[in-house]
Amino acid sequence: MAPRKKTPAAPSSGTPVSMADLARELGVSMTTISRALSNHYSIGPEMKAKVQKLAKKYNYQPNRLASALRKGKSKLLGIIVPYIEGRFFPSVVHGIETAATKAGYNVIICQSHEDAAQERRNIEALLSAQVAGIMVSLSRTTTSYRHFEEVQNRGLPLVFFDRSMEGEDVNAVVLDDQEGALIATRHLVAQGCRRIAHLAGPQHLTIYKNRYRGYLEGLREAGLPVDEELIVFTDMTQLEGAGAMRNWLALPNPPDAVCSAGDYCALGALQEARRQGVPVPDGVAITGFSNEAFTVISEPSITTIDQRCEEMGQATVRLLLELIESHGTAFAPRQIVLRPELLMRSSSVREAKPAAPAGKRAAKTAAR
Amino acid sequence: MAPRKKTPAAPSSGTPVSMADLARELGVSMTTISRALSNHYSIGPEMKAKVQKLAKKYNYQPNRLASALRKGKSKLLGIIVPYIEGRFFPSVVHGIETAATKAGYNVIICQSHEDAAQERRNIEALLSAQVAGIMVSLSRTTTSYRHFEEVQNRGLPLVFFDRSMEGEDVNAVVLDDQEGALIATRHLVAQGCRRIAHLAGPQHLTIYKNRYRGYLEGLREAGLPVDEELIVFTDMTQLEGAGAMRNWLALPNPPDAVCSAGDYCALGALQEARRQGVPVPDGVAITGFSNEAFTVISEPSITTIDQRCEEMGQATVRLLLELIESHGTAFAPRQIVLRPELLMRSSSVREAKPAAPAGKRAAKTAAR
DNA sequence: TTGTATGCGTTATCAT
DNA sequence: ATGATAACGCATACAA
Repeated sequence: MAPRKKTPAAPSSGTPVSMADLARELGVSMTTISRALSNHYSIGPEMKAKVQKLAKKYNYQPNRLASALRKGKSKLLGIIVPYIEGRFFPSVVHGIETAATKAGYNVIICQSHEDAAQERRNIEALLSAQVAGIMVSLSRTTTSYRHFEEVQNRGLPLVFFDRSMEGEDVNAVVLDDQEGALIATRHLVAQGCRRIAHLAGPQHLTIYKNRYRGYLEGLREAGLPVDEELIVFTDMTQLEGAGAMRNWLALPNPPDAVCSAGDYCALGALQEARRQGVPVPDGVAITGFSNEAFTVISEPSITTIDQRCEEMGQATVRLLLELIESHGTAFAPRQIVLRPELLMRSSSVREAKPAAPAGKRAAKTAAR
Repeated sequence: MAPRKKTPAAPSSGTPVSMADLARELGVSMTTISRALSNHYSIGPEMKAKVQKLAKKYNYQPNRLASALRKGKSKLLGIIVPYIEGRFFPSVVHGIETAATKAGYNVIICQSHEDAAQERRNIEALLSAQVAGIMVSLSRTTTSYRHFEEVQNRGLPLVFFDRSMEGEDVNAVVLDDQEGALIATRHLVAQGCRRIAHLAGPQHLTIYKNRYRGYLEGLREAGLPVDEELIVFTDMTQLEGAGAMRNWLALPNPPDAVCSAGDYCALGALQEARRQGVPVPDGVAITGFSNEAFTVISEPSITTIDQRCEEMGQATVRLLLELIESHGTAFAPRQIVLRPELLMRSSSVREAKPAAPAGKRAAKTAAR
């Protein structure tokens, strides 16, 4: 008659297949199934084959929730970024996602929207989701770090990237921003520029502070004087870049180069220079910072500093996985510093360069 | 002597606090804790207060894995996108993430890297993670849809966005691409253009097919002839845009406008026109599609079609949550179509327009 | 209003 | 080489 109960769950049954189903079907215990699927040595090859075949037939998907609950460890990683727009964070996240997937992890992304309170809620959500580790790029408004201590106390691996807590007792992957501004400044010096201005960012953010330092170091290295007039602090907007350039061009002795701590600001400066009929780079050379997409599109294209977004993401995952896998055997926190890369483009490369100022570079050691 | 066992777990104990811990501490049952925390009506207000206070004190975070396992439903949503770079997908994901967070869900992001096999693995990973629903934008190379049927069979809510399966039996949120190209073409007509070229994309992709249709509809509407010479099929790269423009400008009767199905391609065309000394928009007017970031930065800025990225993300989540919450009571699949928006910028807006071709628009009904 | 007991799907321990 | 059983943390049917 009508078959009842014996009918195996059809692949289209609606309810996911569990190990118990497979065990019943094969007339073995769940233990055997579990071991066969995780390739345990104690299971015979023919049994393994049978189990795997059946699993494929029913399209068995392990319930990772149950697995994680039992093992106390999930295959999820948490990411908190200030926002996910523009070029930088999507690229880093891309790098993270790629590396994480390769290692068998999935990734939960949260945005803090530059809000410390939201960041705190993100942490709680990730703790609740039982992630195996957390990667954070700090929100601008974060001043208390208690929510991160809670993470540490739980023994949950935590790695900062790009925007990190100060100090040596955290794991972090950051760009050497100072080096970035330094090589940009050096490049401008090599182009023969002698009055190099700086568009600086908000100094309470480490990255901008470091870029400012790199600029100063570059001047010192070349034996150039620091002129307060040529340093403007901005919020790194295109508009402010244009405004600063306008003022500079009105000076009796305007700059012959601008080293900007950000691309948008550099773009504004560039556009203003052209509006005023000052040629770029021959009248004023310009460098940006971040390698935003538009820097190859603007005319002229803008020399800038690449922040190694993909590498940053990958390095962050590598460090996090090390922490996860070395469970318990805590090792000393590490800071990984990535070398920025100078992308020379039209906005700063001059055809005719003056003779290299011999001896200037040699003065570096003495100057420090 | 030394206190043993009675010592409450310090907030920095290392192991997360569970309901059992709270129950022990208060001398009540886990049931009471569970109910108090989920605000069950049967628990007295003073008890609730006590429990909540203790939970706060110990920084209790519910284990969502356990909860989801027990309830059979998690608070996770899965997203699969082809990639997470450029402007479009990050923006949509941003919209999704915002809406999902507001509704108390977290989001797992997977990239298919335009690879159907990877997309299939993504689906499996999300099934394994017991997500409550899945949002997909199809990879270019996806031709079989069996992995999605598996999702449907499990009764798991599934919503496509932007790149959807054909047909009416799927839930999807898409942009009206045809309308987008149509309003772009209309705009060019209104600027007095009469020989309007089209940079078309790969026609096996619905979005490009629809944009092509919109362009044709626009011509028909204005009573303009279709000239095969003025239609070029490309992969939408900047380079191809430049190449197409070069060929067009070499024609005895070159176009006076270009309606491109993508911004990069439009940019290439624009740059080539300027290289050849043809003024934009007065020599040739140009429109793009996608509102890429660089369209406001190029000179002149590029008229383009905004794809309502944020709205698309939000609409996708809304639809998905409806499906999730109407658990079981399946309703008919819905397609939500978003209206694109024309962003008029310098590359197409002419100072002096010829007299509007009276009657042309009225001919629309007759022409179809 | 509160408590007891059970199970979600998996894995680890201990036995055979 | 395989099986029985307990436990992970939570939610709920049922009892009191």
